[in-house]
Amino acid sequence: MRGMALSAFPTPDHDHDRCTADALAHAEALCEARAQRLTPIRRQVLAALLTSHRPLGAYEIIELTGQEGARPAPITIYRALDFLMENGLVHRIESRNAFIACIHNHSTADFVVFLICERCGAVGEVSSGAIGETLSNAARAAGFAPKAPVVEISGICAHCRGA
Amino acid sequence: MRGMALSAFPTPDHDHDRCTADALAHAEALCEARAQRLTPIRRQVLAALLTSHRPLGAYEIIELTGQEGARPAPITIYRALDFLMENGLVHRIESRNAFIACIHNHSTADFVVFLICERCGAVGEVSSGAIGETLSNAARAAGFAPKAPVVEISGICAHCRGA
DNA sequence: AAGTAATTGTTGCAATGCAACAAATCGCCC
DNA sequence: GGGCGATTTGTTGCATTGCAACAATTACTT
Ligand SMILES: [Zn+2]
Ligand SMILES: [Zn+2]
Ligand SMILES: [Zn+2]
Ligand SMILES: [Zn+2]
Repeated sequence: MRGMALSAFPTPDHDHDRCTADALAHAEALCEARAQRLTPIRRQVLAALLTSHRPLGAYEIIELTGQEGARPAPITIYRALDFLMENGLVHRIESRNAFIACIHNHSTADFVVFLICERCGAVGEVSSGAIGETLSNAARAAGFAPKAPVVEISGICAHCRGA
Repeated sequence: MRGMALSAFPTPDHDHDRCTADALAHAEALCEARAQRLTPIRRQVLAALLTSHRPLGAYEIIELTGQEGARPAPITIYRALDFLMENGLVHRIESRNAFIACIHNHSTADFVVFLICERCGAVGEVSSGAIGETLSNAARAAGFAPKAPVVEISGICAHCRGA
């Protein structure tokens, strides 16, 4: 499968409940397998991010998680996000200073392109080993030993363009 | 020349005085040609960014520009940065929330890959139409109408690896 | 000189992000 | 079960980012 582009821009009519449930189940299984603790807070933060396919800022997450009275401090959210990112369950969208739940079961090292719709705010992931390799080669050609390329493309998604 | 990778990771031994002078001269000429005003503040901000090839945060720029007594307010810096970015004289490094002067005379629409050295902090630009096209194609394959791709690669530069 | 547009100054604030330390909780071994 | 180190969470506080809104100034045009 390596090198094949795998597109996943969430369509408005997809089964999002299932989408959410799958992602949570995957997180559960992955943490179990790695002997990592998916604590209530971490799960709440992941669940908050899973409510949409838009990247959320720290304060938005605080509002979503702190529904019943006591709202968590920012640092609490950041710590949970750190954990989730280390385990590849959440991505950071650098150009937005925001975070999004990963709904793909790709490895942490996998190269990912984020497609960010300027209209509806939805973010899709396109994973392509070929692009990653091209970028790595370009970096190496400049005498550069690359780590993780960050690729974020702004634009208009198919659904928004159709409407 | 389109499609050919043009590498420009600044080497430690390059003639940086000339590098700076050229960039300022280019900025001058470009603003002249476009009937844009390269005011003292804007020039100071550009000059501050040109003192190194590392991306600088807003506060660092404030410190560098406000040497003689009165230091400009953050908003002043951001406004100057907006102007400089609109004219392609400065780039924003999204993954760092920082800004860097562009030392290439590429067009605003040109696709650019930033190489960010984790050791010395220097940032180089690699411009490649081929990569840009590949990315655009991948985006379009996902039904996405792409605007400006942001590509930032962390790693270790040749000089730091040698040392 | 008057009027308009562009630029800069001033004040204020929301949001990002995390350091440092205290308290609570968990996992494990005896 | 009780003790203990490791992990996680709570609390406080602050540096930084980023910009809105309005006033004052400067520059360009007629
Ligand atoms: Zn979904
Ligand atoms: Zn959209
Ligand atoms: Zn230089
Ligand atoms: Zn370096």
